[in-house]
Amino acid sequence: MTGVYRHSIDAKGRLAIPSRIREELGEVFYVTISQERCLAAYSAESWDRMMEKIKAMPRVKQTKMRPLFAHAAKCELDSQGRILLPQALRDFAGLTRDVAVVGAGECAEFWDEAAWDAVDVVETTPENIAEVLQELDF
Amino acid sequence: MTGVYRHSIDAKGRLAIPSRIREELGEVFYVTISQERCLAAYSAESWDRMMEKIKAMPRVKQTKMRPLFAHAAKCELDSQGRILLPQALRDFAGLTRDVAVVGAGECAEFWDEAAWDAVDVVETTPENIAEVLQELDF
DNA sequence: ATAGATGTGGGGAAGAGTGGGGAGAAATGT
DNA sequence: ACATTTCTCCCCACTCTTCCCCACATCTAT
Repeated sequence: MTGVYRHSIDAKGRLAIPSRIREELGEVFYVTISQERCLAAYSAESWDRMMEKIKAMPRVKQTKMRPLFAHAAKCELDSQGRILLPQALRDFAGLTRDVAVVGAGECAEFWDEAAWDAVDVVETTPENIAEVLQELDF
Repeated sequence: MTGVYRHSIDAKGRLAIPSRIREELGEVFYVTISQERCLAAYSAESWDRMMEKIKAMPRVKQTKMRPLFAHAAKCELDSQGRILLPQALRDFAGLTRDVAVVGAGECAEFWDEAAWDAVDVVETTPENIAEVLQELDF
């Protein structure tokens, strides 16, 4: 999943998913919290793989995974290609109106637009890109 | 099973099961005590799998599993999608009125709302989430 | 310019959560 | 055994949320 798409949440709490992202996420997908102040959306297949991995863990570790599930939502696209984002998730990521939907490889991230711009400016410097490419060694 | 749903037990001791959770638990499911101060609800299929696992154990271990059964209740949804939670179970988890129904992957957990908030604040910190995601390595 | 796809907004029907009345079953006391 | 109380569960009613549908603006590609 690639690209940055600037969309807005309407008065009913609905967020339109960019069609390019929609193609990869599918009709039903999962949105959960991320380690940063944003949300992460995983396709159903991707989510199921995650589940399998967790089921294979010992009980104690499974319990530790709870926040991931507790703060996740199974989202289904409405007929206009939008999802209804639960209030709790919107609050977590500080999403009010303007949202940046960011392709992040395996998942898509939902950022508050201003927060995304701040992150983007910092991490998209020539030096950083150079470092990334070097690390990749491709 | 995902998400947190805040519901309340009415004067008759009935608890409405969130529809998203209902879809996964089915019409009839099992509620038992958990290792924490909360209850855990398993779908019939999930419960049966647990049973199979226990049957395969040596007799002595089976006996150790007794508390799990002794404090379990087979719950059926009424026509409004609610269950009647036995008093003993409510007491165990300290459920009075406000309940948080928490999706925890394989099962759903029933917490006293205040107790859940306390747990949630502690385990949903950036450091903790980062640790979880790292452990998951996804 | 025109057609098709995409993003945004709002009306209205359907569903979900809550509360209460009341019939029937189960437990209790006489 | 009978009457009384308690418990369980069905139905109905109300509110609020969710979701389906239609309309319109914008953009892209032909």
